[in-house]
Amino acid sequence: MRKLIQELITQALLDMQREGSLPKELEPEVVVERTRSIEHGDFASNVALTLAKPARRAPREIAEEIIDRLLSNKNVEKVELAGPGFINFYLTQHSLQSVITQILAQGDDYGQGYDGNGTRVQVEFVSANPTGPLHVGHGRGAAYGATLSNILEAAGYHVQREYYVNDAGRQMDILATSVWLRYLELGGTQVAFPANGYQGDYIYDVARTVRQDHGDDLRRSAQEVSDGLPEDGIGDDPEAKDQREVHIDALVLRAKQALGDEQYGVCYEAALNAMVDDIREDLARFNVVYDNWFSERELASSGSVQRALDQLREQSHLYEKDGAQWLRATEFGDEKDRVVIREDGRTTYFASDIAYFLNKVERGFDRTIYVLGADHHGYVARLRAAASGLGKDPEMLEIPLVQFAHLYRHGEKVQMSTRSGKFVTLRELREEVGTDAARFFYVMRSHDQHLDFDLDLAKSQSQDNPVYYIQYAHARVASMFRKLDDKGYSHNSAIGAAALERLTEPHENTVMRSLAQYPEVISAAARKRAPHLMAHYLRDLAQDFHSYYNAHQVLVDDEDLRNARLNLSQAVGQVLANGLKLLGVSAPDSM
RNA sequence: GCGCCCGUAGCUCAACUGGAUAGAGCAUCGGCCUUCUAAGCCGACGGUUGCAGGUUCGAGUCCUGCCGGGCGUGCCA
Repeated sequence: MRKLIQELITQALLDMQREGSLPKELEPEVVVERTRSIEHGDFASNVALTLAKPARRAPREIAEEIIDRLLSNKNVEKVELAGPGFINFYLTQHSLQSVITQILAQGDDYGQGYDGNGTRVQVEFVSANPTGPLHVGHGRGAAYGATLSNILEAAGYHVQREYYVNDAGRQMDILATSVWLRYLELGGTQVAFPANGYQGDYIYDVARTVRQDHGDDLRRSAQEVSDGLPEDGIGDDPEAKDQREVHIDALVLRAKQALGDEQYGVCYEAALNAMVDDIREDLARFNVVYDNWFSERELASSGSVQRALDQLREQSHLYEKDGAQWLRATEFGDEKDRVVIREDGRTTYFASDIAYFLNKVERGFDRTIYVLGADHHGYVARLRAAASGLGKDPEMLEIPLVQFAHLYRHGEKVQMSTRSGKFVTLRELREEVGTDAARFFYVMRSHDQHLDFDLDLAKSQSQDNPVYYIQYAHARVASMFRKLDDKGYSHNSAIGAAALERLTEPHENTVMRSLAQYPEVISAAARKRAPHLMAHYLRDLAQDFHSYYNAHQVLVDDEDLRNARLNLSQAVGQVLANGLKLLGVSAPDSM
């Protein structure tokens, strides 16, 4: 509809240019928007206002000429000139009603668009280190990334959802070593557990599986484990902090020596597999499913990192200083140059990031979206710099930053800290408030806003809870259809379709207008990477329906009117279900 | 210090990337169940969009400077 109006205006403008009342060289961009209020019609355009200056004429005068030249269209009831020069379009009643037929015909596909035009986009999100359970911070990234992916897909993009598994590097070694130490403990070997090791109980679980599969094979004496190691650090001062790092690194090295590659690998693989399986299961229960789990190790072993660095070196974007290799990131807008190869010859994490980006490009994506936590915003400039250095358009790399979510319980902020291990896991949150509420609450706010997550509200089964409010609207529709039999009626969709002109109540018009907006919401939410628009829209649609439901009886005696209203209600149920699906929220038939 | 993000009703947030009279929910107050689910509906109250300038037909939105908050600023991952 919007495009149709755009087309009408464009035609009128071309006419004016032909007649010479508008300069020919102008190439006006015709913007048509939904109006904020029905007083201004259904759609409005501000072309006359934007043309006023270049054409050096009064906006209202231009608008009037446009209106005179508009071809009539069966969907447009009337066109009005308003305010400083807006052109307002009012749709016909028939045009409003036709959306119902369209929705019922398209069903689950209603709202799907072609904006994406098959653009290949990859959305990478969560990608938490597989060193422990996901916590509520990851939850927001998961909800945002998954919903965004769904919406992009609905808007016609070709989407791949990817989880980047950091299965290499120091943290993984510390994890593997932690598992081994717990394994020893379970076997009766007493060794002091390092302050910087992974403390969680889940480490014992992994250790137990290692014992099951390998018995005492990995057992070593306490002396062999800890003799000659530097002291662990105790306390808060910076010195103790350094001591802890030195201690844990030495311990990892000791574990590797004592166990040898194969047995160390047993701990490593057991830990990795357990963590990744756990994360995968956790996310699946959160209705978050990935198309691909990408391994950092494979990236390294395939020589991609070297290749990426070679490519940068060829372009003279690397240089040596203090024995390390640096990327000239400042040449591409970063605030400082970045190390890619350390003095000791090992590549940095950033080097892997560069290789990973290159790998994505080579896989043929037109766009790569990295969903990151706001605390990672330092990466943005540096990844862009790397992209530029590789000769790629930094624009193809998008990094929406998801702000923190704070949990509130009984009006009090829930304190969390990773250090003490006292963080709320995603699993706990899910079990407390349910997947539906959690998914909805996470994307209810714009991703660049801090989110206050009210646990009590999310749990409450009341009018205050927007999730239930929307689901209730869907259940009401289903309930009406169940009631048909009791009343001796049945739904005849054909009769309803033929009688749509009976839908003329203001409440009905409001609902139909909302329904017609759904495809536009998908389009806008995709374009702006803003899933919260969908959450807001669904709430508004539910509200319009609840309001209608209270004002008018659907199951009336009049057969034509009854079926027309049933068609309308069915359409509402369909759109609610479609929208909730994108959010990863269920659409129950009864509550 | 420097960099990025944010500041809108008492609270939590919208506002279609520059459009018309800045909108919702919560909270507060008042109404509606003998009728399709009251997990609902209807109404009232609530604003100098942090402050000061600037850009233009038009600014919550853009530019500058302040004020306040968050995060970052490792040869960590």
